[in-house]
Amino acid sequence: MTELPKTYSPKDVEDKWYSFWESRGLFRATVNKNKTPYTIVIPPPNITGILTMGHVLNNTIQDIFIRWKRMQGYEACWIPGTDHAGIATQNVVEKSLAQEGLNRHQLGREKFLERVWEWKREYGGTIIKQLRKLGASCDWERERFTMDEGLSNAVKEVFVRLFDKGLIYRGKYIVNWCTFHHTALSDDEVEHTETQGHLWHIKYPLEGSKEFAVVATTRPETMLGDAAIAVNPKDERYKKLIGKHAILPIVGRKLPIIADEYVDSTFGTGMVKVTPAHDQNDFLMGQRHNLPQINIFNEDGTLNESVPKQYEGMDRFDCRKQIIKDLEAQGYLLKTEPHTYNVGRCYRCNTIIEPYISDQWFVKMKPLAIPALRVVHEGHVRFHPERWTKVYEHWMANIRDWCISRQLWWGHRIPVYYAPDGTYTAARNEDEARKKLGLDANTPLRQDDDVLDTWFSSWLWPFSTLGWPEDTQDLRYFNPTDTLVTGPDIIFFWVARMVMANMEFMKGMPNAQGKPRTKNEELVPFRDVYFTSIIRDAQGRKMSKSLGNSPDPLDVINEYGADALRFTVAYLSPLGQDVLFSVEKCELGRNFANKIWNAGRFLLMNKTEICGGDHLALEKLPTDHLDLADKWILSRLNHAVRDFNDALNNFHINESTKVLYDFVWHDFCDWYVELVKTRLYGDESHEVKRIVIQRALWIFDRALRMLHPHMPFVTEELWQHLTERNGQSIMRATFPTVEEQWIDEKAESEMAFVQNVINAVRTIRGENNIPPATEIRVHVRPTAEHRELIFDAYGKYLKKLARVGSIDIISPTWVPKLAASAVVDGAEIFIPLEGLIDISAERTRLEKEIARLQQLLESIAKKLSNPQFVERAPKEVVQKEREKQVNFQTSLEKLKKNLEQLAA
RNA sequence: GGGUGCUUAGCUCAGUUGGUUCAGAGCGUUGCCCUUACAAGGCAAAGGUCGAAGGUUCGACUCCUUCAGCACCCACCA
Repeated sequence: MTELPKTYSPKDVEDKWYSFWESRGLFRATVNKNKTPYTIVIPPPNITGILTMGHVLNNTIQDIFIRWKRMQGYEACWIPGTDHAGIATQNVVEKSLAQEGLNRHQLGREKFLERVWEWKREYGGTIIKQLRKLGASCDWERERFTMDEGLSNAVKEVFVRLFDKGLIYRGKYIVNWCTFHHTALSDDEVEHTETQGHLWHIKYPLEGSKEFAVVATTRPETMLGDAAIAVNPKDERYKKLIGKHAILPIVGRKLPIIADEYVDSTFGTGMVKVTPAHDQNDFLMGQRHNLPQINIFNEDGTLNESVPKQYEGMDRFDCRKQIIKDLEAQGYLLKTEPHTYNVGRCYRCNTIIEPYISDQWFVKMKPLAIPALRVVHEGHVRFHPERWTKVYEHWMANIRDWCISRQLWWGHRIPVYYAPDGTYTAARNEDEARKKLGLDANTPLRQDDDVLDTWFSSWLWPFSTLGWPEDTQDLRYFNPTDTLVTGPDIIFFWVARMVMANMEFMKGMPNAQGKPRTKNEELVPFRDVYFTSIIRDAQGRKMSKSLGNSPDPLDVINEYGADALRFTVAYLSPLGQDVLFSVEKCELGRNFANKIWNAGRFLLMNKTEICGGDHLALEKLPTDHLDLADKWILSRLNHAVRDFNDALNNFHINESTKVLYDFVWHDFCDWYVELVKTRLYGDESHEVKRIVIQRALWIFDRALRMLHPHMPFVTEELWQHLTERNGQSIMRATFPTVEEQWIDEKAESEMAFVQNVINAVRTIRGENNIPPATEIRVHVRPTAEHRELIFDAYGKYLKKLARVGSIDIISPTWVPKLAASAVVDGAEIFIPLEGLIDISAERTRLEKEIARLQQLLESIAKKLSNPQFVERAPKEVVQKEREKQVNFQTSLEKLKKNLEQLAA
C-alpha cells in the first residue's frame, strides 16, 4: 500500500467512489419484508434548473438521513426525479425559439411540444447529474419525471375522480392574469411587492346635476371598464345619491350609484368606482348587483375594442398615462397624491398581474382540506420546526379554491372532452368520454386546450412515483414515506397539497399487510417534514441569478470537495433559521476533512510500521491492555454516538455536525492520538503496541462510520485503506450503537483531571514564553484522591503532552523557591524554573486567577446565606454549591500562599 | 391589519426541558512553535453579562409582559 498524501485531495477519490457505489447497486432499495422501510421522496427540481446552494442544502440533508438510516439497517429508499415545470420550461424553449425568430404559434402546438421534449432530453438531466457530484445516494432506477407515462396516468385518474365527485368545476372567474405568459396563475403564484404609486382623484359628473362624485383610484385606465359607483349604505353623506346615476368621463357611459357594505367610508372620498372585470372585489360586488362585466383588455394587456377608439391597441400603462392627460385636459382630474400600495407580480417573470375574467378550472378545496387539517393536528404529520404547524393550519382553515388551468402548451392537458353540442366531461380517454356523454364511437370530440398547473402533478408525488393508481408492492411498502425535506416557501404550493392528495387517493389502497388503508396514520404522505433553512449570501440577501451572488456548487465542490461543502452547509444550518453562506466558509469543512484524513494517515503509517502488511480484523474491539485513555475514548465515543443519534432524531442537523467535529477533532485527534503516541513511541512490548494501534483503528473505524452520512467520500476512501475490506463499502457498514458498558464516568473524570493538569502546565509555559524545546521540571502535590493517578501511570501523559522532563511528587510541606504554580482540583502544580519565569507576569496571572475564584466564592456565599435558597432549592443544588465553596476556598488559599512565596 | 422569527465575543452564529467552573464554536486578532498525522496544523491568550425596561422565581441568556430595531409570511382599501 502506498503512503497517503499529506493533504486530502477530494478530486482524486470522489468520482471513483460514486461510480463504485452506483455500479454495485448500493443505492438500490427494494421491498424487503425483513427490514423496516425508510423512505424519502426528493422534492423534484425543475428540469430547467441547475444545482443551486438551496438544492445542496436540501439534498445534503436528505442524503444524511438516508445514509444514516441505511446504515442502521432500514431499507432506505430515496426516490429522485424532476418536475416538468410548465411555465418555466415553456419560457426557456420560447426564448430559444425567439433567437431563431420564431414563436410557438408559428410552430403549432404539436411541433412546439416536440421541441420541448427535445430540449428536455438534451438539458433536462443537468440537475440530476449534478446531484451525483454531491454524493446523493438516490435510487436512480426509481427516477421519475412528472410527465412520465405513469405519472401522467395518475394525473388523469385524479382529475377524473375529482371531476366525477364534483370537486372540479369550470367557471368564469376573475383570475390573476399574467400578460406576458398569457395564462392564469393561482393566488399562490402571485407575489406582492410594495410599490410607490399614485392615488388619482377623479370627478364623475352626477346626472342632472352640477355636482360631482369623486372617486380615487390607483389604476385610472380601468375606468374604461367601470360599471357603477359604490358607497357604503350607512354613509350619511351619500345616502341620497343611491339609485341615482353618474356619467363616466371620456366614455360618457351612465353608471348607477349602488350601496355595498364592502365600501369603507373612511378611505378616500368614501366613493368607489366599480370595475367588475378587472378587480377582485369589484368582481364580487358586480355579482351581487348584477353589473355588466366590461372587459377592456386583450390577453397581452393591450386595450381591446370595447374602449373608445383612441385607446384601442394601447398598452395598459401607456393608456394610463394618456387617460390621466385627457382627464386633466378635460378638467376631471381633481388631484394626484403619492400612494404606496401592493402590486401583484408573476412569480416567474415579475410582470404586473392583471385581474382578468376568463374561463378556468378549479378544484374545490374545502372537502380535501378537512382531513388534511386533522391529520396534522393529531400529530400524524409533524413539522420541524414545529411553528410551521400554525402557518399550515391557518392556510388550511381559510383555504380557497385552486385554479388549476393554465393557458400553456407544456404540461398535462386537461382531460376534458367536449361534444359538438358543447356538453363536456372528464375522462381517461376519448372512448370513455364518449361513453360518459352518451355519444357513438364516431362522434368527433374536442379536448380542452388548457393544461394543468404544474403542482397538479407534484401533489401526487409520494404515491404516483410508486405506481399509483396500480396496487403495487412498492406502494404498499414505501408509502407513507418518512421524511420530507423541503423549503418552507412551498408549504402551500406543495406540502399541504400532498397531504390532501395522499389522504384522498390512498384511502382504501392496500397497506403493507394488504389490508385497505383506513387509519389516518397510514394515509399521510409522510410522517415528518423538515423545513430547511433559506440560504442567503454573506450580506443576508437571497441568492439569485440577477444578483450574481449564488455560487455554483460545482465550482465549490471542485475547489473544496463535496464532503467539505456538505459538512459546511449542514454545520451552518440550525433548525428554522436562515443561513448566511459564502464560499470561504467551506474552509471549515475542508479543514475538517483534511483533519480526518490525517488522523487516518497517522494510523495507517503506524499500522504499517507495527503490523507490517498484516490485515487487521476490526470486527471486535481489542480489550487487552486497556488504559485510562482507552476507557476514556470509549466512553466519549459512546456519548458521541448517543448525542449524534439524538440530534438527528430531533432534526437538529447542525448539532449532529458539532458532535462529530468535537469528537473527532478534539477528543480523538487532540487527545487520544497524542495519548496513544505515548504508548506507541514508549517502551511497551511489540504485542502491546500492536493492540494499541489495533484498538485505535477500531475506534477510528467507528468514527468513520459516524461521519459517513455527512462525509461519504473521505470516509469511504479511508475506510478502504485502513480496513482492507475487499469490495465492501462503508455505506453498508453497521452504524455504531451505544454500548452502555463503555460509558465510564470515572474514566472521564480522571481523564478530565489529567487534561486539566496538562492544560495548567501548558498555560504556564505559554504565559511565560517557555520554548517548546525546553523541557521543564514539574512538582506536583496531589490530593489524596488523585495521588495514585498522578504518581502511577499518568506521568507519562504529562511528560509527553506538556513537554515535561521530570515529575516529582512533593510532600505536603515542601515549597519550591521560585516557581510558577497552579491549582487543579486541589492538586498543586509547581514549575520551579529560575531564570525562565517572568515573575511579574506570573504574579499577574495568579492574581487574576485569585480574583476569579473570589468572585465565584462571593456569589456562592451570597446564595448560601440566603435562607430562601437553602430552603427552596433542590437539595442536590445546595449540596453542589457547598462542595464548590469548599473546593474554591482551598484552591484560593493555596494560590494565595503561592503568590506570597513569589513575592518573597 | 394579522402572524412568525431574530437581536449572545470584531465578524458569522450555536446554546433541546431555568441552577456561574456552560456564557460556547468557527473565522478574525495576539504570542510561541514547520514537535516524525495534519501550517488546511499544534499550544496558549485577549474579547461578550447574553437588544431595552419590567415581571415570575430561592435563582433567568433560558419563562411572562411591554418597548425598540431587523427579517419574513399571510391578507389587502379602491
